Amino acid sequence: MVAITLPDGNLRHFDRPVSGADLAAAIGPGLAKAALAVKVDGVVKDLATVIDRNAHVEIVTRSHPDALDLLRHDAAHVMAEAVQELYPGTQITFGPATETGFYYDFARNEAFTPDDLEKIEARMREIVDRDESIAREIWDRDQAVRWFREHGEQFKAEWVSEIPAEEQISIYRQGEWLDLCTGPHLPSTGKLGKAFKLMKLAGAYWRGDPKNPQLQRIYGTVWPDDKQLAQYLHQLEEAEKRDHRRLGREMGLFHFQEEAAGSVFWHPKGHTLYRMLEGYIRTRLGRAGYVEVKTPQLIDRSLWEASGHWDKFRENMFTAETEDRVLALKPMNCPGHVQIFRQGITSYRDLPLRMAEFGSCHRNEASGALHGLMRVRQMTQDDAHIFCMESQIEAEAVAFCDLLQLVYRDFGFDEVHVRFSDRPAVRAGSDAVWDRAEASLRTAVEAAGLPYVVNPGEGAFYGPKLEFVLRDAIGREWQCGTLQLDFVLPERLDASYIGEDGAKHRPVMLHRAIFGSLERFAGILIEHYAGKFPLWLAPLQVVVATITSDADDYAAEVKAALDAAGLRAELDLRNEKITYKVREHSLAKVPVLLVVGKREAEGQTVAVRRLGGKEQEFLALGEAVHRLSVEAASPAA
RNA sequence: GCCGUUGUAGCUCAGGGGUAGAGCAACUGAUUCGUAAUCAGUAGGUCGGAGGUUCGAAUCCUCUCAACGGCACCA
Repeated sequence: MVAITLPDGNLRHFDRPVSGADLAAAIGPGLAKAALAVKVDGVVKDLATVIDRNAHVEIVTRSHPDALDLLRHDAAHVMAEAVQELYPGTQITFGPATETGFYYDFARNEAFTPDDLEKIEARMREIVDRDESIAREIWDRDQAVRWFREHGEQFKAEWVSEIPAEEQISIYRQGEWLDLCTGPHLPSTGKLGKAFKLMKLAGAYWRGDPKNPQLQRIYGTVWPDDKQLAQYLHQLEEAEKRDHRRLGREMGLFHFQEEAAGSVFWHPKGHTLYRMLEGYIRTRLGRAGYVEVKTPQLIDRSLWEASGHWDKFRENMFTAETEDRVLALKPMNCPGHVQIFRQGITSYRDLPLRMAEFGSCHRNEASGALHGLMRVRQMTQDDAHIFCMESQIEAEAVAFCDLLQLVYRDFGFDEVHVRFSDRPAVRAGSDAVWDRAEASLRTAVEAAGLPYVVNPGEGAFYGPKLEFVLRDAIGREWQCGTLQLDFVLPERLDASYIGEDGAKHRPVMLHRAIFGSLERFAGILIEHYAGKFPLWLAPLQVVVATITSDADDYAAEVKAALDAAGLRAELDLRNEKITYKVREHSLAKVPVLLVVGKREAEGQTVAVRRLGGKEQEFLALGEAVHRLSVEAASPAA
């Protein structure tokens, strides 16, 4: 007897083990047709899976939340089958579902072209029409290795032979094609449907290691129906419209050019945004007890040798030579800050010492890594190092997490992903010190109320770190803030303080940043706001636009009043229709338009039009200026 | 750095061996018109850069630079 509990609470009894398909058929013919898989006690399995004990079972159909992963994974298999039919000799390697679709990595000597994608897609549709049945088989390990070798699948053969001995070798066969896979899968290729699209070609290393052969990856997306596919493609278009590189150009914020790859030319408007951000965070840091310093751009190689950067970070550093010395452009501010700390004698009473710098750092990033403002070679960090005693770590870390959340909230980032990166295999410092460091950091992140995921072994060689990750408009994640504990640099650069006991002690350093880099954060904000900045950040806040030249004199008065209130305003006296002016300034994403004509001039009023708004508000000039200047205040003010 | 793709006017793009084209933007003139495009005209490019093939190269070949999409790396 098998008792199966359905999601609606109904209980079904069977006198012998029953497959998912049988169960669906027993419930109803419609469901039997729609069934893609079964979820047994919370685990999704093939429809053919035999349930031989009492269980809670759901039938997974296209509309089920778990259907998407099945479709994605199956689409990868169908694509691989199509590719091998069309391009014999191509080896299959690995092809998982992703957050928005799927990919499959192939090994083939000739490069796939964008035209090939169309052919592959067409063949995939044929395979769906063939409705090949998909079945799971358990193979003997040696048999599997032999089979893949004989069929020229070197990568698969390697993979199989490395599967742990206690695991079964599970093979999925669809039609005449087969692949090593843990599943689960759809019952047949016809169930995949045709709401898929191959998106792009890319290179990828076998097992993610640059030392391994490079494979060709084909990305695709798949959805339960055409409508959702169209919706997804539309979303991508919308995301593209708010790409910071595009908005940066359209709004005249910044540009890049070949001669300075990876470095930003900030235009007046973009630099206004930059200055607002810098001013904001400076205020926040000052209030949190930080002092601000400035340290040299070029420092002799001997200091970088002492700090360990010459050894660990050399390939990312730009160097310069003069006379017989080698200097390096600083990639980080920390060694400079230790030099300031070392001036004179520091008492435990001076700790914690929070030393901030808007340091312009240069890092020679790989050319392929450069990406608009998000990844540059010259960046300015909102950097600071907190020198403290070990006993102060936790309080400082908690205070930092609070400050960081306060800042992120000011920009509307309510969801922050936190990664906790713990001790790496290669590290400095004793295990006891690491135990303490990790424990204090964990306590801090928990005390700050931040959910986090552990990122095992990804900490810096000198200490564990927290990474604070924001997500951009196109779904890419960017690390912004960071908090790192460092027991090594104070030692290497011989920083010390005099303790209560009158003896010398090593301080601990906390490396921390909230924006990360001003460049990246600006880029994220441009995408986050889609260029429609809140008033305090908008490079140009108000345009005063006249209806006819009769209002020119009054418009100048309005502009003067805005200037006096410290608002960033421009005057538009051009001989153009007001509709033209409204359109132009709307496209330029100016937050506030003050329209003045004869009526306003006579009544000393303004017609306030908000970006994107349909309504106008008629206010007395003084009232309008007052309201706008209140609204334009920085959240840190 | 690796793989693939792309570089033509400020922007979006067409042209594909016989020495460059459109739309928008810009500029000039006219229009004084109350909330997302007034009309007319003018100007603008050594076709990313360097070599080569050719009587002739934006177009074909080689190298190189940059950008884009990934991979790897990272704020």
